[in-house]
Amino acid sequence: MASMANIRDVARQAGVSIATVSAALNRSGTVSEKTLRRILDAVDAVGYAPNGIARSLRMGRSQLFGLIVSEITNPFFGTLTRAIEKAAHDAGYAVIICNSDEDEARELELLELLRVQRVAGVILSPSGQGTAYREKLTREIGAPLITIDRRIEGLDRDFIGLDNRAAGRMITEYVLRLGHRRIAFIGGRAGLSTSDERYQGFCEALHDIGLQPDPAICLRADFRGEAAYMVAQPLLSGRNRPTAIVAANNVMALGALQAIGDLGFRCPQDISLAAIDDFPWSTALRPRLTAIAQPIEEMGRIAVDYLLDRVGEIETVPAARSQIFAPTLIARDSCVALEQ
Amino acid sequence: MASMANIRDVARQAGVSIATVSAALNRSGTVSEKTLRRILDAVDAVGYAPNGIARSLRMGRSQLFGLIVSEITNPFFGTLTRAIEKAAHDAGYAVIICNSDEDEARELELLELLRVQRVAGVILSPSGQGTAYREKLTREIGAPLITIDRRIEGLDRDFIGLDNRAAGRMITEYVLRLGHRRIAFIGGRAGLSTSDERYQGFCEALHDIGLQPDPAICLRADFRGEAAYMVAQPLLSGRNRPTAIVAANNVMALGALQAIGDLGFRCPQDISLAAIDDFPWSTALRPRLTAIAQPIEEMGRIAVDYLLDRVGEIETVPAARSQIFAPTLIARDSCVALEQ
DNA sequence: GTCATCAATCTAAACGTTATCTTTGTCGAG
DNA sequence: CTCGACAAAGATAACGTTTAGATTGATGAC
Repeated sequence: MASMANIRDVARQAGVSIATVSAALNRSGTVSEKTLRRILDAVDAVGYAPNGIARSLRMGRSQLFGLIVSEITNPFFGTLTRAIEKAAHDAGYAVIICNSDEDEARELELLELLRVQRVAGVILSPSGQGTAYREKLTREIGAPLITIDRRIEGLDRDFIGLDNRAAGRMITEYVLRLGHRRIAFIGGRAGLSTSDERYQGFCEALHDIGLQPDPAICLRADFRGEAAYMVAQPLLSGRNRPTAIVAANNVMALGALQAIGDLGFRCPQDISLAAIDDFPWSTALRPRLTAIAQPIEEMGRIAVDYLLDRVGEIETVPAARSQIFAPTLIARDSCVALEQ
Repeated sequence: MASMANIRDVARQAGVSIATVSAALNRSGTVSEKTLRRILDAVDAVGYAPNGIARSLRMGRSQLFGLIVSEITNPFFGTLTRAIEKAAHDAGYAVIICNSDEDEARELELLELLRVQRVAGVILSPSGQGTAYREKLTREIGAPLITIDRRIEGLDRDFIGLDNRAAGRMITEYVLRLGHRRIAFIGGRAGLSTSDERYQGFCEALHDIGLQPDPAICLRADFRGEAAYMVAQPLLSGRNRPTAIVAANNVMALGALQAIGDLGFRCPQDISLAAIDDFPWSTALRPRLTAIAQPIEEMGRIAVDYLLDRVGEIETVPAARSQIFAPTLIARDSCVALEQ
């Protein structure tokens, strides 16, 4: 591959200095109409595209954002990635995608990779927890970092996410209103805000009407559908079976749904099912899934906005902002009133 | 944000020259045990991370790959992205993700963006077609480019994909074996290999037993689920309704499934449904979806392998390779034998 | 005629690496 | 004592930009 034309080639072709070429192409400085045209012609003639690497080096920062999610194939993160990629491109940034695979150590490695690449900013959906982890996140990565979806308690960074407690409460209150009293909860990984807070909301809704959550049917499946499938089977086979299940995310709801079907039960006739986190084709399911929705695209856009704000300012360090979205209940067919 | 420590700071701290630091950290040149240790200590002390931008500029290429897909939220591309990201990271490359949104113009813009970023290579699932488009792809982008999933006829590049004709044939032959004779086809965007070849396979299977595809029930839905939903409704409501539907990808199958349900039909009792392209939670559906699967993870790994091969060699330009995978039929519940 | 003004352009110094030479110092052979 | 060999480390020139500051003419005011 012949090495690509550079600004010097353009300058030579147009018969001007490289400074003039730079000024012309960036519309900085004053360049006469005539030479501008000559330069533009020269660009075409030699097939020039500016070298972003050299520019980044000179300017001190790249035109790249880093995005770390725990699992791209989860529709939530897929949709989020799409929104972030779009907003970033609109602002002239490209996005490096990283999959942490729910692994704290891997996530920290990825952060180091992004640091080496000198990304202009990082959007992180964190997978770790604990003080040591938080310290490492606080350690200067050399670029603004904001968090999304999962909140790290005590981390002083911008955050965009769902009001998870309200979401847990909202879906549970809905199920309770339908008359259910024995409600199972399939939770995510302990220690993550999306898991703990959703469970907290679940408990609060029960408490409000004088009920206690039964630990025997409050389970964990690490946000993975397969785990939910495994965990749902004994839940359904055991005696004193719940009349409804609340799953703490979309893929766990799918796992539970599959377990329900595989064991020969029918949803919602035999058991109701609700999820926190809707997903694109939940209306294609039979029954159509009752779920809590969140404004994922908007979250992605705002994350990029927040980041752009921080990339712009060099010295001032404004306080961490956060935007917490209210959940929306979408009642469909997978939850029905309990026949008395 | 105070600007980050650079190699000069490390050199000063360790009391050596920057050349020695570079040699030490890259294990090139000869560095004594003692100074190596001093340098490593200095790295820790000043919190140094090498500047990948400067390195890229000096070395003439970045440690970045570009990946352009038509729609990240499609589970196929989600899984593919995940596999590519993993393989790339294992080889020391980060991945810039780009969503072309099935838009040829946007895709070409994204290629230009990647060119400016001087990525070391590009993996492209193309959305465009036609001679002009192919010419533009052939125009030097400054880095090796390989194609995946969708093949551009006459483009002399590495390609990894499914044997789409075999896939279309395989799923159709299966449906025919179940006794169906009036089979609808919901296709993707005309002109794309995944669409045209799958349809071709469909037609061939019909021809083989002396049947002609009926144009009235061979429809297009641009690979989008919503479009499939729209297109399936008249198909189901009209008279002389098909007894089976073959959808040319996963999300179109979901759209069709939803239409079937919304119009009060049951699958598979009233109508059978099969898809080319499996998806992660197809077994959670009731009925579980009969589909053609492809080895997506392996495709991603091989794409990265191909790219790494081309990145390595500077001068030699070996002929374009391609790897075409055989489809796998996964018979589940959504297709049943036609009662005579 | 002189001089300040201003537009248009150029010169050259960074940015942080890597890699090619050079330099320095030590040791052993002759 | 001299010299080559070799290990260890340093000086420095790129890589392709941007940008601050210098230079060059042309123009107009006095």
